Amino acid sequence: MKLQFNLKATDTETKGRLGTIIYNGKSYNTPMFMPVGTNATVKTLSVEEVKEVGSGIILANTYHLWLRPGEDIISKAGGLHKFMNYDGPILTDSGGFQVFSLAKKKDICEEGVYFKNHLNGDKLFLTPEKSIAIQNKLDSDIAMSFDECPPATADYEYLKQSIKRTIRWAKRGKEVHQNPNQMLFGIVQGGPHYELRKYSALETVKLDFDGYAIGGVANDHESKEDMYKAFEYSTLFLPTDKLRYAMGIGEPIDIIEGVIRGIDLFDCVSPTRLARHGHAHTWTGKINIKNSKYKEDFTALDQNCKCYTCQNYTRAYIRHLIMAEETLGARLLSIHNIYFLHELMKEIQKHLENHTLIAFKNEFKKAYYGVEE
RNA sequence: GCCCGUUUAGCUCAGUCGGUAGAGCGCACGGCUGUUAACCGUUAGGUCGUAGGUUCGAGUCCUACAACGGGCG
Repeated sequence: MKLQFNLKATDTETKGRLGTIIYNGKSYNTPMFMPVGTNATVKTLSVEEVKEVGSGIILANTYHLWLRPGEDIISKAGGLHKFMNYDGPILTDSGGFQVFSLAKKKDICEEGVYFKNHLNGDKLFLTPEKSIAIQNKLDSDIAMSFDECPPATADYEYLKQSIKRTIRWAKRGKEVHQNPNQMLFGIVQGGPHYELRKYSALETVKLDFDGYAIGGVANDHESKEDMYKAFEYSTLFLPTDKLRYAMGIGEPIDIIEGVIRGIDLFDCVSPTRLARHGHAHTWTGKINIKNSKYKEDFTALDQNCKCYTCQNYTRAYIRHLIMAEETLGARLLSIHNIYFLHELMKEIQKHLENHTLIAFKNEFKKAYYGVEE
């Protein structure tokens, strides 16, 4: 195993955890935010920029890379790290989320899932074994089990059957997993229901994975309350010495609430997608740089930000770039937004150490969302 | 000078048999949580070139004029 996790401390005020990930002689702190690079690229950024903004683990996607360019080509290149020139840790998602998100017409059976190739409409069949085999070839550092990601609208009975199948799929995936350098994580599902999360967590833990993810938490328009319940009811039954990862979480408040409930890893497309759509995180809230009020605003995105973008460019210039659909605008905002989330994680780590995370959460909510607790 | 064409939202244009107007883009604003997403959504915006005429009713038919484009002298 190339990647090692060490739990350093547990907060006395919350269930928050401080840890380190050791990889290739480098040390990264947790809780950590992981930017998403679906097609083996964190959209618009070079890997030099990814490292520059302070990223550790980055994500890539099994489904997308399976379709294009194909796992064999990446394997021939010497694996995903060499292919994309990234020597930091890489996590690959299993394709389970794509079955949920991009297949309008899907057919889930015990063996796997039939669905349509989003590029050309071809019929595809993905199974837990296939997903793991692809991830083995990609040679990522953390592979994810192939799960079913049920919609937030799924009822209790459906979820109950679904989590049982996901557990059977997890077992099948683990049985064929062969890459000794690669961790394999199981995924806990069960919606907002205590009994289902408990069952899913305990049964998944029995299979003894290298880490555990909490899935089904950023789908559709579930309530925040349900999301936080899902965090809580899952981590309650997970071993303390393994990484816990909340899949798809990237809204700042959700990250903080996740850390409070004992989660170590978060990933999200939001910093890069928001960037391409013209939005920037700031410590006083999210701004839409396309708003006409920034036309002549020659200040930085955030006065206190030390990122490359804020050190060198103004809101007015970035607005111009976004309005003119120049790619540099998306890149500068992506750099800033990812940097911002990494800074947020540093703040969270600092406050975990001082046992002041709840106070920080309240301050942050007031400053960022304008909400008084 | 003569002939033809065009004139409708900021721009480019639709507009049926005559029943008081639409689109795309742009502008403005909003949304985005394991990327089918440099995407999606929502407002605002019009004395239909001008003046007459026919008609119950004209963006639409008729006349004159104007501007613009083209052709022939």
